[in-house]
Amino acid sequence: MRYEQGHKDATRQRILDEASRRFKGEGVAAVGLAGLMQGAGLTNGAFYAHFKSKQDLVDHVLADALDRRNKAVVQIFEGGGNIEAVIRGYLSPRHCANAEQGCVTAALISEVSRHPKSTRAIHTQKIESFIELIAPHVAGKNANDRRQAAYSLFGILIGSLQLARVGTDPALSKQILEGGISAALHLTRKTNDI
Amino acid sequence: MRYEQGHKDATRQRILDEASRRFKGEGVAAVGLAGLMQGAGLTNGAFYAHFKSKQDLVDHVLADALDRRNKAVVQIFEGGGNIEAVIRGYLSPRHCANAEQGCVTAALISEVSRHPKSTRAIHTQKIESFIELIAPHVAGKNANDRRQAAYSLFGILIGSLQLARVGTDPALSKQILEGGISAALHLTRKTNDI
DNA sequence: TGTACATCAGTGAACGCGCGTTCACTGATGTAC
DNA sequence: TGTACATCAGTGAACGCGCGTTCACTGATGTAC
Repeated sequence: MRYEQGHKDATRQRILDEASRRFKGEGVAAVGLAGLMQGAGLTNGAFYAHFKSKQDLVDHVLADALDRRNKAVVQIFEGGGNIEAVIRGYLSPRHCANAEQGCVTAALISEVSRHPKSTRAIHTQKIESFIELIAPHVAGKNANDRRQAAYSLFGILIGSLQLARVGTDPALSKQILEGGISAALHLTRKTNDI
Repeated sequence: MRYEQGHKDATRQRILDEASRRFKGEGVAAVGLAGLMQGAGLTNGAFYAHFKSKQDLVDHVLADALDRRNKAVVQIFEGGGNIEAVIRGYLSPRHCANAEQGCVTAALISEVSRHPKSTRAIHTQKIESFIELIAPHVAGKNANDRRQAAYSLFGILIGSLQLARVGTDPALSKQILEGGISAALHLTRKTNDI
Protein backbone atom coordinates (compact mmCIF):
# COMPACT_ATOMS: atom_id res chain seq x y z
CA MET A 1 0.00 0.00 0.00
CA ARG A 2 1.53 3.25 -1.19
CA TYR A 3 0.18 6.37 0.44
CA GLU A 4 -0.46 9.88 -0.82
CA GLN A 5 2.20 12.53 -0.28
CA GLY A 6 2.46 13.79 3.28
CA HIS A 7 0.86 10.66 4.68
CA LYS A 8 3.82 9.73 6.84
CA ASP A 9 4.16 13.26 8.18
CA ALA A 10 0.49 13.20 9.10
CA THR A 11 0.91 9.87 10.92
CA ARG A 12 3.92 11.21 12.78
CA GLN A 13 1.93 14.26 13.86
CA ARG A 14 -0.88 11.98 15.00
CA ILE A 15 1.56 10.07 17.22
CA LEU A 16 2.94 13.36 18.57
CA ASP A 17 -0.55 14.65 19.39
CA GLU A 18 -1.60 11.43 21.06
CA ALA A 19 1.66 11.34 23.05
CA SER A 20 1.29 14.97 24.11
CA ARG A 21 -2.22 14.33 25.41
CA ARG A 22 -1.26 11.16 27.26
CA PHE A 23 2.06 12.39 28.67
CA LYS A 24 0.40 15.48 30.12
CA GLY A 25 -2.55 13.52 31.47
CA GLU A 26 -0.80 10.44 32.85
CA GLY A 27 2.89 11.36 33.04
CA VAL A 28 5.63 10.20 30.66
CA ALA A 29 6.60 7.14 32.71
CA ALA A 30 3.03 5.85 32.93
CA VAL A 31 2.46 5.82 29.16
CA GLY A 32 3.43 2.64 27.30
CA LEU A 33 4.31 2.69 23.61
CA ALA A 34 1.93 -0.13 22.67
CA GLY A 35 -1.09 1.68 24.13
CA LEU A 36 0.08 4.96 22.66
CA MET A 37 0.33 3.52 19.15
CA GLN A 38 -3.05 1.86 19.52
CA GLY A 39 -4.46 5.28 20.45
CA ALA A 40 -2.96 6.64 17.23
CA GLY A 41 -4.62 3.85 15.25
CA LEU A 42 -1.43 1.88 14.61
CA THR A 43 0.35 -1.20 15.96
CA ASN A 44 3.40 -1.09 18.21
CA GLY A 45 5.96 -2.00 15.55
CA ALA A 46 5.31 1.12 13.47
CA PHE A 47 6.66 3.35 16.22
CA TYR A 48 10.30 2.93 15.23
CA ALA A 49 9.65 4.04 11.68
CA HIS A 50 8.91 7.48 13.17
CA PHE A 51 11.11 7.85 16.26
CA LYS A 52 14.47 6.49 17.35
CA SER A 53 13.32 5.69 20.90
CA LYS A 54 10.81 6.70 23.56
CA GLN A 55 13.25 9.38 24.73
CA ASP A 56 13.42 10.72 21.17
CA LEU A 57 9.61 10.93 21.14
CA VAL A 58 9.65 12.79 24.48
CA ASP A 59 12.09 15.34 23.05
CA HIS A 60 9.93 15.96 19.99
CA VAL A 61 6.71 16.11 22.00
CA LEU A 62 8.23 18.73 24.30
CA ALA A 63 9.55 20.88 21.46
CA ASP A 64 6.29 20.60 19.53
CA ALA A 65 3.98 21.26 22.50
CA LEU A 66 6.03 24.17 23.79
CA ASP A 67 6.12 25.77 20.34
CA ARG A 68 2.35 25.49 20.16
CA ARG A 69 1.94 27.08 23.57
CA ASN A 70 4.19 29.98 22.61
CA LYS A 71 2.29 30.47 19.36
CA ALA A 72 -1.00 30.49 21.26
CA VAL A 73 0.33 33.35 23.42
CA VAL A 74 1.42 35.27 20.34
CA GLN A 75 -2.07 34.84 18.91
CA ILE A 76 -3.65 36.21 22.09
CA PHE A 77 -1.47 39.33 21.84
CA GLU A 78 -2.10 39.70 18.09
CA GLY A 79 -5.82 39.28 18.64
CA GLY A 80 -5.80 42.35 20.88
CA GLY A 81 -5.50 40.46 24.18
CA ASN A 82 -3.18 41.76 26.89
CA ILE A 83 -1.08 39.99 29.52
CA GLU A 84 -4.11 39.91 31.83
CA ALA A 85 -5.93 37.75 29.27
CA VAL A 86 -2.97 35.37 29.21
CA ILE A 87 -2.92 35.15 33.02
CA ARG A 88 -6.69 34.70 33.37
CA GLY A 89 -6.68 32.03 30.67
CA TYR A 90 -3.80 30.19 32.29
CA LEU A 91 -5.32 30.23 35.78
CA SER A 92 -8.84 29.42 34.62
CA PRO A 93 -10.88 26.51 36.05
CA ARG A 94 -10.96 25.16 32.50
CA HIS A 95 -7.18 24.92 32.25
CA CYS A 96 -7.04 23.53 35.79
CA ALA A 97 -9.43 20.70 34.92
CA ASN A 98 -7.86 19.83 31.54
CA ALA A 99 -4.22 18.95 32.09
CA GLU A 100 -4.36 16.77 28.96
CA GLN A 101 -4.85 19.76 26.69
CA GLY A 102 -3.06 22.27 28.88
CA CYS A 103 0.41 23.65 29.50
CA VAL A 104 3.15 21.08 29.10
CA THR A 105 5.41 22.82 31.61
CA ALA A 106 2.90 22.71 34.47
CA ALA A 107 2.18 19.06 33.76
CA LEU A 108 5.66 17.70 33.19
CA ILE A 109 8.34 20.07 34.51
CA SER A 110 9.37 18.00 37.51
CA GLU A 111 9.48 14.80 35.47
CA VAL A 112 11.46 16.55 32.73
CA SER A 113 13.98 17.83 35.28
CA ARG A 114 14.93 14.16 35.90
CA HIS A 115 15.43 13.48 32.19
CA PRO A 116 18.76 13.65 30.33
CA LYS A 117 20.43 17.03 29.95
CA SER A 118 19.65 17.14 26.21
CA THR A 119 15.93 16.88 26.96
CA ARG A 120 16.12 19.54 29.66
CA ALA A 121 17.99 21.83 27.28
CA ILE A 122 15.13 21.68 24.77
CA HIS A 123 12.67 22.59 27.48
CA THR A 124 14.86 25.41 28.78
CA GLN A 125 15.24 26.94 25.34
CA LYS A 126 11.51 26.99 24.60
CA ILE A 127 10.79 28.46 28.04
CA GLU A 128 13.28 31.25 27.24
CA SER A 129 11.25 32.06 24.12
CA PHE A 130 8.10 32.19 26.23
CA ILE A 131 9.78 34.49 28.74
CA GLU A 132 10.86 36.83 25.93
CA LEU A 133 7.24 36.98 24.81
CA ILE A 134 5.86 38.07 28.17
CA ALA A 135 8.81 40.08 29.56
CA PRO A 136 7.73 43.33 27.81
CA HIS A 137 4.41 43.09 29.67
CA VAL A 138 5.77 42.88 33.21
CA ALA A 139 7.08 45.63 35.45
CA GLY A 140 10.80 46.30 35.89
CA LYS A 141 13.40 49.04 35.70
CA ASN A 142 15.27 47.49 32.78
CA ALA A 143 15.20 44.51 30.41
CA ASN A 144 17.00 42.27 32.86
CA ASP A 145 14.60 43.11 35.69
CA ARG A 146 11.65 42.43 33.44
CA ARG A 147 13.09 39.09 32.37
CA GLN A 148 13.57 38.10 36.00
CA ALA A 149 10.03 39.21 36.87
CA ALA A 150 8.70 37.30 33.85
CA TYR A 151 10.23 34.12 35.28
CA SER A 152 8.55 34.87 38.62
CA LEU A 153 5.27 35.40 36.83
CA PHE A 154 5.64 32.06 35.08
CA GLY A 155 6.58 30.50 38.45
CA ILE A 156 3.33 31.78 39.98
CA LEU A 157 1.36 30.46 37.03
CA ILE A 158 2.69 26.91 37.09
CA GLY A 159 2.91 26.74 40.90
CA SER A 160 -0.64 27.96 41.47
CA LEU A 161 -2.02 25.72 38.74
CA GLN A 162 -0.31 22.67 40.25
CA LEU A 163 -1.56 23.52 43.75
CA ALA A 164 -5.09 23.96 42.41
CA ARG A 165 -4.87 20.65 40.54
CA VAL A 166 -3.62 18.49 43.40
CA GLY A 167 -6.40 19.64 45.75
CA THR A 168 -9.55 17.62 46.23
CA ASP A 169 -11.81 20.55 47.16
CA PRO A 170 -13.05 22.54 44.10
CA ALA A 171 -13.84 25.62 46.19
CA LEU A 172 -10.29 25.71 47.54
CA SER A 173 -8.86 25.21 44.04
CA LYS A 174 -10.86 28.19 42.82
CA GLN A 175 -9.48 30.35 45.64
CA ILE A 176 -5.94 29.28 44.80
CA LEU A 177 -6.44 30.19 41.15
CA GLU A 178 -7.89 33.60 42.07
CA GLY A 179 -5.06 34.32 44.49
CA GLY A 180 -2.60 33.38 41.76
CA ILE A 181 -4.27 35.80 39.35
CA SER A 182 -3.96 38.65 41.88
CA ALA A 183 -0.31 37.94 42.57
CA ALA A 184 0.49 37.51 38.87
CA LEU A 185 -1.28 40.71 37.86
CA HIS A 186 0.66 42.56 40.52
CA LEU A 187 3.89 41.67 38.74
CA THR A 188 2.59 43.30 35.56
CA ARG A 189 1.79 46.69 37.11
CA LYS A 190 4.17 49.44 36.12
CA THR A 191 3.74 51.13 39.50
CA ASN A 192 4.93 48.26 41.64
CA ASP A 193 8.23 48.61 43.46
CA ILE A 194 9.86 45.22 42.98
CA MET B 1 16.08 -14.01 65.46
CA ARG B 2 14.05 -11.98 67.92
CA TYR B 3 14.80 -8.27 67.89
CA GLU B 4 14.90 -5.63 70.63
CA GLN B 5 11.83 -3.48 71.22
CA GLY B 6 11.21 -0.83 68.58
CA HIS B 7 13.26 -2.71 65.99
CA LYS B 8 10.40 -3.05 63.53
CA ASP B 9 9.43 0.60 63.88
CA ALA B 10 13.04 1.56 63.17
CA THR B 11 13.10 -0.63 60.06
CA ARG B 12 9.83 0.86 58.87
CA GLN B 13 11.23 4.36 59.32
CA ARG B 14 14.36 3.33 57.40
CA ILE B 15 12.17 2.23 54.48
CA LEU B 16 10.20 5.49 54.68
CA ASP B 17 13.39 7.58 54.65
CA GLU B 18 14.90 5.67 51.76
CA ALA B 19 11.63 5.92 49.82
CA SER B 20 11.33 9.64 50.51
CA ARG B 21 14.85 10.25 49.18
CA ARG B 22 14.36 8.12 46.08
CA PHE B 23 10.83 9.26 45.25
CA LYS B 24 11.89 12.90 45.38
CA GLY B 25 15.09 12.27 43.43
CA GLU B 26 13.80 9.88 40.76
CA GLY B 27 10.01 10.14 40.86
CA VAL B 28 7.61 7.61 42.35
CA ALA B 29 7.06 5.66 39.12
CA ALA B 30 10.80 5.23 38.50
CA VAL B 31 11.52 3.63 41.89
CA GLY B 32 11.17 -0.17 42.09
CA LEU B 33 10.44 -1.89 45.37
CA ALA B 34 13.30 -4.41 45.07
CA GLY B 35 15.92 -1.66 44.69
CA LEU B 36 14.27 0.38 47.40
CA MET B 37 14.40 -2.49 49.91
CA GLN B 38 18.00 -3.22 48.97
CA GLY B 39 18.77 0.43 49.73
CA ALA B 40 17.18 -0.03 53.13
CA GLY B 41 19.37 -3.10 53.76
CA LEU B 42 16.58 -5.65 53.32
CA THR B 43 15.29 -8.05 50.67
CA ASN B 44 12.20 -7.47 48.57
CA GLY B 45 9.91 -9.88 50.44
CA ALA B 46 10.13 -7.95 53.70
CA PHE B 47 8.31 -4.98 52.18
CA TYR B 48 4.84 -6.40 52.75
CA ALA B 49 5.45 -6.89 56.45
CA HIS B 50 5.53 -3.07 56.67
CA PHE B 51 3.19 -1.74 53.98
CA LYS B 52 0.06 -3.02 52.26
CA SER B 53 1.18 -1.97 48.78
CA LYS B 54 3.36 0.53 46.94
CA GLN B 55 0.47 3.00 46.99
CA ASP B 56 0.22 2.56 50.77
CA LEU B 57 3.94 3.38 51.03
CA VAL B 58 3.47 6.48 48.87
CA ASP B 59 0.68 7.69 51.18
CA HIS B 60 2.83 7.23 54.28
CA VAL B 61 5.90 8.82 52.67
CA LEU B 62 3.86 11.88 51.71
CA ALA B 63 2.33 12.28 55.16
CA ASP B 64 5.67 11.73 56.89
CA ALA B 65 7.70 14.01 54.61
CA LEU B 66 5.14 16.81 54.67
CA ASP B 67 4.93 16.66 58.47
CA ARG B 68 8.69 16.96 58.65
CA ARG B 69 8.70 19.95 56.33
CA ASN B 70 6.02 21.71 58.38
CA LYS B 71 7.94 21.01 61.58
CA ALA B 72 11.11 22.43 60.01
CA VAL B 73 9.24 25.68 59.31
CA VAL B 74 7.96 25.81 62.89
CA GLN B 75 11.53 25.39 64.10
CA ILE B 76 12.74 28.28 61.93
CA PHE B 77 10.08 30.54 63.46
CA GLU B 78 10.78 29.30 66.99
CA GLY B 79 14.51 29.83 66.47
CA GLY B 80 13.87 33.52 65.82
CA GLY B 81 13.76 33.28 62.02
CA ASN B 82 11.13 35.22 60.09
CA ILE B 83 9.27 34.47 56.86
CA GLU B 84 12.18 35.92 54.88
CA ALA B 85 14.42 33.21 56.30
CA VAL B 86 11.92 30.57 55.17
CA ILE B 87 11.75 32.07 51.66
CA ARG B 88 15.52 32.45 51.30
CA GLY B 89 16.08 28.91 52.53
CA TYR B 90 13.49 27.53 50.15
CA LEU B 91 14.82 29.37 47.09
CA SER B 92 18.48 28.72 47.91
CA PRO B 93 20.91 27.15 45.40
CA ARG B 94 21.37 24.40 48.01
CA HIS B 95 17.68 23.43 47.97
CA CYS B 96 17.64 23.76 44.19
CA ALA B 97 20.50 21.28 43.81
CA ASN B 98 19.22 18.76 46.37
CA ALA B 99 15.78 17.61 45.36
CA GLU B 100 16.40 14.34 47.18
CA GLN B 101 16.49 16.04 50.57
CA GLY B 102 14.21 18.91 49.64
CA CYS B 103 10.54 19.83 49.57
CA VAL B 104 8.29 16.93 48.67
CA THR B 105 5.66 19.20 47.11
CA ALA B 106 8.03 20.79 44.61
CA ALA B 107 9.39 17.37 43.66
CA LEU B 108 6.21 15.36 43.41
CA ILE B 109 3.11 17.57 43.16
CA SER B 110 2.35 16.91 39.49
CA GLU B 111 2.86 13.17 39.92
CA VAL B 112 0.70 13.17 43.07
CA SER B 113 -2.09 15.00 41.25
CA ARG B 114 -2.44 11.89 39.04
CA HIS B 115 -2.66 9.54 42.05
CA PRO B 116 -5.91 8.32 43.67
CA LYS B 117 -8.09 10.84 45.43
CA SER B 118 -7.18 9.42 48.86
CA THR B 119 -3.50 10.15 48.22
CA ARG B 120 -4.26 13.65 46.97
CA ALA B 121 -6.39 14.30 50.04
CA ILE B 122 -3.44 13.53 52.35
CA HIS B 123 -1.27 15.94 50.41
CA THR B 124 -3.95 18.64 50.41
CA GLN B 125 -4.47 18.39 54.15
CA LYS B 126 -0.76 18.74 54.99
CA ILE B 127 -0.44 21.68 52.61
CA GLU B 128 -3.32 23.35 54.44
CA SER B 129 -1.33 23.02 57.68
CA PHE B 130 1.66 24.60 55.97
CA ILE B 131 -0.49 27.47 54.68
CA GLU B 132 -1.82 28.09 58.20
CA LEU B 133 1.76 28.34 59.40
CA ILE B 134 2.81 31.02 56.94
CA ALA B 135 -0.49 32.90 56.47
CA PRO B 136 0.10 35.17 59.53
CA HIS B 137 3.33 36.33 57.88
CA VAL B 138 1.90 37.50 54.57
CA ALA B 139 0.05 40.70 53.72
CA GLY B 140 -3.73 40.86 53.47
CA LYS B 141 -6.73 42.73 54.78
CA ASN B 142 -8.21 39.76 56.64
CA ALA B 143 -7.56 36.12 57.44
CA ASN B 144 -9.06 34.93 54.17
CA ASP B 145 -6.95 37.33 52.10
CA ARG B 146 -3.84 36.22 53.93
CA ARG B 147 -4.65 32.57 53.35
CA GLN B 148 -5.12 33.21 49.64
CA ALA B 149 -1.86 35.17 49.49
CA ALA B 150 -0.10 32.38 51.39
CA TYR B 151 -1.12 29.96 48.65
CA SER B 152 0.26 32.38 46.05
CA LEU B 153 3.48 32.60 48.02
CA PHE B 154 3.75 28.83 48.09
CA GLY B 155 2.95 28.79 44.37
CA ILE B 156 5.86 31.14 43.68
CA LEU B 157 8.15 29.00 45.81
CA ILE B 158 7.42 25.67 44.13
CA GLY B 159 7.08 27.17 40.65
CA SER B 160 10.36 29.10 40.81
CA LEU B 161 12.20 26.14 42.31
CA GLN B 162 10.99 23.84 39.55
CA LEU B 163 11.91 26.35 36.83
CA ALA B 164 15.38 26.73 38.36
CA ARG B 165 15.78 22.96 38.55
CA VAL B 166 14.81 22.12 34.99
CA GLY B 167 17.27 24.62 33.52
CA THR B 168 20.70 23.60 32.31
CA ASP B 169 22.39 26.95 32.87
CA PRO B 170 23.40 27.56 36.53
CA ALA B 171 23.59 31.33 36.06
CA LEU B 172 20.02 31.41 34.74
CA SER B 173 18.82 29.19 37.60
CA LYS B 174 20.34 31.60 40.10
CA GLN B 175 18.51 34.52 38.48
CA ILE B 176 15.22 32.62 38.61
CA LEU B 177 15.73 31.90 42.31
CA GLU B 178 16.54 35.55 43.05
CA GLY B 179 13.53 36.75 41.08
CA GLY B 180 11.37 34.32 43.03
CA ILE B 181 12.71 35.67 46.32
CA SER B 182 11.83 39.25 45.30
CA ALA B 183 8.33 38.31 44.24
CA ALA B 184 7.77 36.17 47.33
CA LEU B 185 9.02 38.84 49.72
CA HIS B 186 6.70 41.32 48.08
CA LEU B 187 3.73 39.19 49.15
CA THR B 188 4.86 39.45 52.77
CA ARG B 189 5.01 43.24 52.93
CA LYS B 190 2.21 44.81 54.93
CA THR B 191 2.22 47.87 52.66
CA ASN B 192 1.44 46.10 49.42
CA ASP B 193 -1.90 46.69 47.81
CA ILE B 194 -2.92 43.23 46.67
C1' DT C 1 1.39 -3.44 -23.17
C1' DG C 2 2.93 -6.78 -19.94
C1' DT C 3 6.02 -8.44 -16.51
C1' DA C 4 9.59 -8.34 -12.95
C1' DC C 5 11.45 -5.92 -9.39
C1' DA C 6 12.00 -1.90 -5.92
C1' DT C 7 9.90 0.91 -2.48
C1' DC C 8 8.15 1.65 2.05
C1' DA C 9 4.45 2.42 5.74
C1' DG C 10 2.75 -0.59 8.56
C1' DT C 11 1.95 -5.53 10.93
C1' DG C 12 2.34 -8.49 14.72
C1' DA C 13 5.00 -11.97 17.09
C1' DA C 14 8.91 -12.34 19.80
C1' DC C 15 13.06 -10.80 22.75
C1' DG C 16 14.92 -10.05 27.57
C1' DC C 17 13.90 -7.44 31.50
C1' DG C 18 12.20 -5.43 35.71
C1' DC C 19 7.93 -4.56 37.78
C1' DG C 20 4.52 -5.35 42.07
C1' DT C 21 3.15 -9.06 44.69
C1' DT C 22 2.91 -13.80 46.95
C1' DC C 23 4.42 -17.39 49.82
C1' DA C 24 6.84 -21.39 51.83
C1' DC C 25 10.54 -21.18 54.61
C1' DT C 26 14.38 -19.74 58.24
C1' DG C 27 16.11 -19.17 62.68
C1' DA C 28 16.69 -16.72 66.95
C1' DT C 29 14.11 -15.85 70.96
C1' DG C 30 10.13 -16.17 74.17
C1' DT C 31 6.74 -19.01 76.78
C1' DA C 32 4.43 -23.29 78.78
C1' DC C 33 4.76 -27.23 81.32
C1' DT D 1 16.11 -27.71 84.45
C1' DG D 2 14.88 -29.46 80.05
C1' DT D 3 11.99 -29.84 76.12
C1' DA D 4 8.34 -28.73 72.89
C1' DC D 5 6.04 -25.30 70.74
C1' DA D 6 4.73 -20.30 69.42
C1' DT D 7 6.25 -15.97 67.66
C1' DC D 8 7.69 -13.03 64.04
C1' DA D 9 11.09 -10.09 61.23
C1' DG D 10 13.17 -11.20 57.43
C1' DT D 11 14.68 -14.38 53.17
C1' DG D 12 14.64 -15.36 48.42
C1' DA D 13 12.52 -17.80 44.66
C1' DA D 14 8.63 -17.59 41.94
C1' DC D 15 4.19 -15.63 39.78
C1' DG D 16 2.03 -13.13 35.76
C1' DC D 17 2.43 -8.91 33.44
C1' DG D 18 3.60 -4.99 30.62
C1' DC D 19 7.57 -2.61 29.33
C1' DG D 20 10.88 -0.82 25.25
C1' DT D 21 12.76 -2.69 21.34
C1' DT D 22 13.70 -5.80 17.20
C1' DC D 23 12.70 -7.94 12.96
C1' DA D 24 10.90 -10.96 9.30
C1' DC D 25 7.14 -10.18 6.76
C1' DT D 26 2.96 -7.96 4.01
C1' DG D 27 0.93 -5.77 0.22
C1' DA D 28 -0.23 -1.81 -2.51
C1' DT D 29 1.97 1.16 -5.61
C1' DG D 30 5.80 3.00 -8.50
C1' DT D 31 9.44 2.20 -11.98
C1' DA D 32 12.32 -0.27 -15.62
C1' DC D 33 12.52 -2.64 -19.69
